[in-house]
Amino acid sequence: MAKTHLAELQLAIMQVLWEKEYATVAEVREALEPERQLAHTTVGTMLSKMEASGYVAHRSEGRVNVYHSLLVQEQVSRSMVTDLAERLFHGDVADLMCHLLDGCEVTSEELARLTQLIQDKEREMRHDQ
Amino acid sequence: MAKTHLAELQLAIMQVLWEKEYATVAEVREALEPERQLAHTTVGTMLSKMEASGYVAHRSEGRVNVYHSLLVQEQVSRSMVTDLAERLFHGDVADLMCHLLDGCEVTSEELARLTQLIQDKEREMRHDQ
DNA sequence: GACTGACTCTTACCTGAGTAGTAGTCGCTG
DNA sequence: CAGCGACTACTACTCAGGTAAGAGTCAGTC
Repeated sequence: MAKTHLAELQLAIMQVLWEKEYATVAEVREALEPERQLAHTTVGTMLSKMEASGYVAHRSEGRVNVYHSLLVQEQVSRSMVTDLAERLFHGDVADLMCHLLDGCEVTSEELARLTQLIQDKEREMRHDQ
Repeated sequence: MAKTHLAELQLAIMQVLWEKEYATVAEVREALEPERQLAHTTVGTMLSKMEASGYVAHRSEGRVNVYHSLLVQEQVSRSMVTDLAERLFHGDVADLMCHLLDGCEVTSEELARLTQLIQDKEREMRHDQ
């Protein structure tokens, strides 16, 4: 139930770490390159701050620091999504979905996939009961 | 397509304004009271800042300022939700929904409602095509 | 062995959000 | 009309996110 409200850049960095599992400052910077041009030190500083917050940790490997995430991607996503649902729709998930369906361009493939999902969920609930 | 990334308190204030349509500082403060105990001036200051950002406007009514929102609730929700979907799931709406379905406790009523929604959406798409 | 390049560490600065104190204004009441 | 209460305007301060320069360190090279 951590208050994992990752900010913009922090989330971007986190995603790199999730993908690569382990990464140096240079690697993170490189991975972020297409989106944002940051100084090497900027990434380093941010990583330090994130370490201070307990989001990541590092081990020294020779002269370089190799960072890795301490947060589980799954949990972060979930907490951010439900947090938003909470704030925007008083936690009404269905309301949130309305918005999504209504606002974004959803392909019919996605709709099919969703239907499938919901059916699974319904079945699962029946079995739990 | 405004970068309406409202922060915590700002969103809370905004919601008061959406609900009441027009409100004074005192009224906003009062509405927020259960959740957060803020000094009168705090709310006033925040409202000023939000006015500077173009989120709200006010008219003077005698000695008091009556504020109202300049943003459409619908748009703000949409932009915040899609923004999150973008950052978390590369804009994959279905992925987001997976998370919602998986992570939160969804009642079977909500599921039914969702199924309905999706069917509507599918029908709508067929007609558009 | 001095130079260069790749790194880290430290420090600093800006901005926006959030929070509130103080001063000043004005209408009302005793 | 002095004082009180309700308001606004102004100012200030803290904290986190974001961004980066500068100093120091060390391995490898000419």
